[in-house]
Amino acid sequence: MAAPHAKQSLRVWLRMLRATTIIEKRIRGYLKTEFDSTLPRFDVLSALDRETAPITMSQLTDHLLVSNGNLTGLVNRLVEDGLISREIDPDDRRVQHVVLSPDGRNAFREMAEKHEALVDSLFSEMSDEDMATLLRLTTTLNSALQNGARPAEDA
Amino acid sequence: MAAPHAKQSLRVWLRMLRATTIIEKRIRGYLKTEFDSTLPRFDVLSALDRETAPITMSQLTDHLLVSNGNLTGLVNRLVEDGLISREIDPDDRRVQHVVLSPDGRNAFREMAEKHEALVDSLFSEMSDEDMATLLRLTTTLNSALQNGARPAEDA
DNA sequence: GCAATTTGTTTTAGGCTTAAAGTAACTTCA
DNA sequence: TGAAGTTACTTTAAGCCTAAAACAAATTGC
Repeated sequence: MAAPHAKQSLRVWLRMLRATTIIEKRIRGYLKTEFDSTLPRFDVLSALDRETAPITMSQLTDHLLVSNGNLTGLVNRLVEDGLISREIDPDDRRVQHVVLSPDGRNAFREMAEKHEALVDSLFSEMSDEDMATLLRLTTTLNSALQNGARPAEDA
Repeated sequence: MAAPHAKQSLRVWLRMLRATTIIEKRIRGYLKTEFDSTLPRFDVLSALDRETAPITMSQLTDHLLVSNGNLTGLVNRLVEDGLISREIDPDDRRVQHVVLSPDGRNAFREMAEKHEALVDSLFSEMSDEDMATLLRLTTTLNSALQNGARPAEDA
């Protein structure tokens, strides 16, 4: 008899979780030893690198899937280190515009290059075909998760 | 031209990371609202539920992939709540044996049932075939990650 | 026996994380 | 205008997380 769907889901989830946990730990360790930085900081810089113009704190929290309070602390530390700069919107003084500094952009580019190489090495034993399949399945899964009922969704 | 392997790895990794992040958030939210508990606590209970005999703190950290210092705090809180109990090994007084209490086992069983149903619902849009493929690929990935050079590995 | 080392666990310092409460600024609308 | 409501962000309290230092108990080598 085939496994019931629920048991199969649980097995898949635990395997996925373990793989991502291990990969995350490797990346965190690498960022720590090579750049004395952290993954959340890298994520913020990465989100800002993708933008051409300054974006607001709220836009950043939406993108990063973290709470706004959390982002405040992260941005504070990155501003202290001179990697990003913050500016109050003259038209709406509640709003902060955040942008990568030149130093921040350089730091990110350097980290991103090593990050990409590390990630690639972690997936090196997977065949091209397996990677294509994995991309397709994770894309499907993400769509399903995005379309499904979200925590705070109006009717 | 096909994507270079490194770019493909990055894409797959980001999709995997986003999916697991979303799923984890749903699970955390669920544990919080339904059981006023957390995912790390659930993980500890889950690891202990699988054991027939008490296990040591060190064995638990190995299983859970968390630091020993982190586990100390988690176990303290679970002991306070009466979900697990701790006992010093009479033969080696450095060693703590940890075991699920009857209350802890009941609490876990109840949480695990809902947890399984939630996880299954999150994967509900994936076909059986896709799930089988995903299981195979994540299993392969985990083996590769386990066999590859780990952070603290002797030559 | 006993000093040196190793091992199992806890403590500490600092960063990440959230939800909830708080603050300030803007908008609505009478 | 100005009270009520909304929005953008920060602060707070509490838990999670790690690496490194500290501690205590066991083992090893003389």
